[in-house]
Amino acid sequence: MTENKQEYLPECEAHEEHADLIERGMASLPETTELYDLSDFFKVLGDSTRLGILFAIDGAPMCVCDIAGVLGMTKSAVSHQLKVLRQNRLVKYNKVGKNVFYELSDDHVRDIIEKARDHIEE
Amino acid sequence: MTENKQEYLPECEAHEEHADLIERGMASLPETTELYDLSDFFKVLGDSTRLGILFAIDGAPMCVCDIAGVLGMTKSAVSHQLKVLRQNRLVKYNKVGKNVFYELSDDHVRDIIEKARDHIEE
DNA sequence: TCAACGGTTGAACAACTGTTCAACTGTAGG
DNA sequence: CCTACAGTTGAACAGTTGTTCAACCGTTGA
Repeated sequence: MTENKQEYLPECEAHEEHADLIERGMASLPETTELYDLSDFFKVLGDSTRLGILFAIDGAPMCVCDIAGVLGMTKSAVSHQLKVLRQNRLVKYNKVGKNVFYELSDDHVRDIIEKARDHIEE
Repeated sequence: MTENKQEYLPECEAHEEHADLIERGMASLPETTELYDLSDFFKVLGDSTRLGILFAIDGAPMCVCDIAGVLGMTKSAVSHQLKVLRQNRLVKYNKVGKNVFYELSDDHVRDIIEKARDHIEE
């Protein structure tokens, strides 16, 4: 009925005093590329399979086959997710004969996950 | 050519010494529900729009219209994402007249984002 | 040399996710 | 009361994502 197509409004009408609020908001916004990098990082952690892999190899390196065993998944599915973790440098690997052993690439990630875990448990 | 359908292998064949590795891996795995809660939490942060909202309202509460102005998006799109943030208790809000002011629900989240930000910047 | 196994990969498909559009609610002001 | 605006919502649509399947490569050991 009403013509109601929304636009990218610069600010609320009749709220000029919000102008400085908007300015502050834009100032605290990181660069666009950093925002994307950051969300991509969280996106990688936002999958239970990938998180499971990270927990599984935490402490001791594991080969793909064993990770699949721990998670109850196919090697293929695990390998696909390991690729994502590799590309985002959350894991590093070590080839030994026919096996490829994966491990966490640094403690940084462990910290973040642990902190989020605390947060979840309220 | 070869019949090659993959199965959920319990462990690598001819690698019985991996059995304790698998046991360790399964032991360090959190409960299934916790794993899902954790990945859901990261999933919420794994979107640049939602992250942008969190950065925008960091410091000072903002109304939906102003957040939309900061991010250059429609009120509708912002409102949809605010709903996700609300449902996951990352933001709280405060109604004042026609406006709804959103702010971070606690400092916890800010810490996690900041830590991830450090990690990204190597 | 060649069969068997660990691991990777690309295509295909289903499930999910984010934005848009259109409509609606509620509050404020004339 | 009625209009205008802030905000919310559901349906629809396009783009993305995760698993499966089938094939492939590389190493090992018989």
